[in-house]
Amino acid sequence: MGRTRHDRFDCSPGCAVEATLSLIDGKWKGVVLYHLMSGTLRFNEIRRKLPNVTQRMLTNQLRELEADGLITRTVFAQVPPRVDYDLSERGRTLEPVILALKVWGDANMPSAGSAAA
Amino acid sequence: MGRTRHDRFDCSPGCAVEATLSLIDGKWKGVVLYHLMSGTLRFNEIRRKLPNVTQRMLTNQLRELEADGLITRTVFAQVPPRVDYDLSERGRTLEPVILALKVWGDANMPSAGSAAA
DNA sequence: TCCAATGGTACCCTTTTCGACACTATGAGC
DNA sequence: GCTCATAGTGTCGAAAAGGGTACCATTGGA
Repeated sequence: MGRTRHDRFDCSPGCAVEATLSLIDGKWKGVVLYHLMSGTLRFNEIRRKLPNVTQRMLTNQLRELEADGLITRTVFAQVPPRVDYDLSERGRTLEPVILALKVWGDANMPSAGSAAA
Repeated sequence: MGRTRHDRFDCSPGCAVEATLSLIDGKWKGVVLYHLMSGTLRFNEIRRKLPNVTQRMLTNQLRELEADGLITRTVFAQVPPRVDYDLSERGRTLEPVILALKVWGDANMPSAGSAAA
């Protein structure tokens, strides 16, 4: 059944590439990680940066990123509810990866031009 | 319907990350690109480097990579059939990305340790 | 004629991914 | 009581992704 997230990748050279990809390849994950690189964001702040994401999808992807140890989710005891998301220490080590992806996309993909974050 | 490959990514900053990911996130693509970084490989050579890939899946992913302009497929007029695969010029620009993914996987994913290619 | 090597293709199935839509919970303020 | 803001959750369906299995085509050599 496909490339299950967290498959063991003890097969052959190069599998580390697939292992890393399995953590970041869900829709919206890459761009979420990119935005979190610049600091803490609340749920709705992330959501407003992604024009077409549904609440449901965003919640799910954030939960997976958290489960994989790439981001941290801080719940505040307040009303209205407040939840902050940050890159974890581990997530921060992904910055070269995310930046490499962005640099390549900016240079090579039509319509992927980026404006100021 | 999911993140269709080649979606226009003219929405917001950071979309370039997703755009790039959409090209390389099919199962086996990352590791195929990694192996092609070291030079031309024939279909069966690639296949033997990936212990659990089916012929069908490998063919499909190679065809997609070719369609996206990341690899070149050279057919030789001979029997038995011979088809060589290489990174395209465009594909070569992805090397920093693939290497970043591999470096991160090697350092951070259990069981993703790599041996000599 | 049969077998081998190579690189496929056809048909079908299962699972996963993603999104639409509706609904929920909390306290604060009016 | 009602509305608001925030961050969700539940249910379902469509499409995509991935894979299994069988079969195919070609020439060369035994």
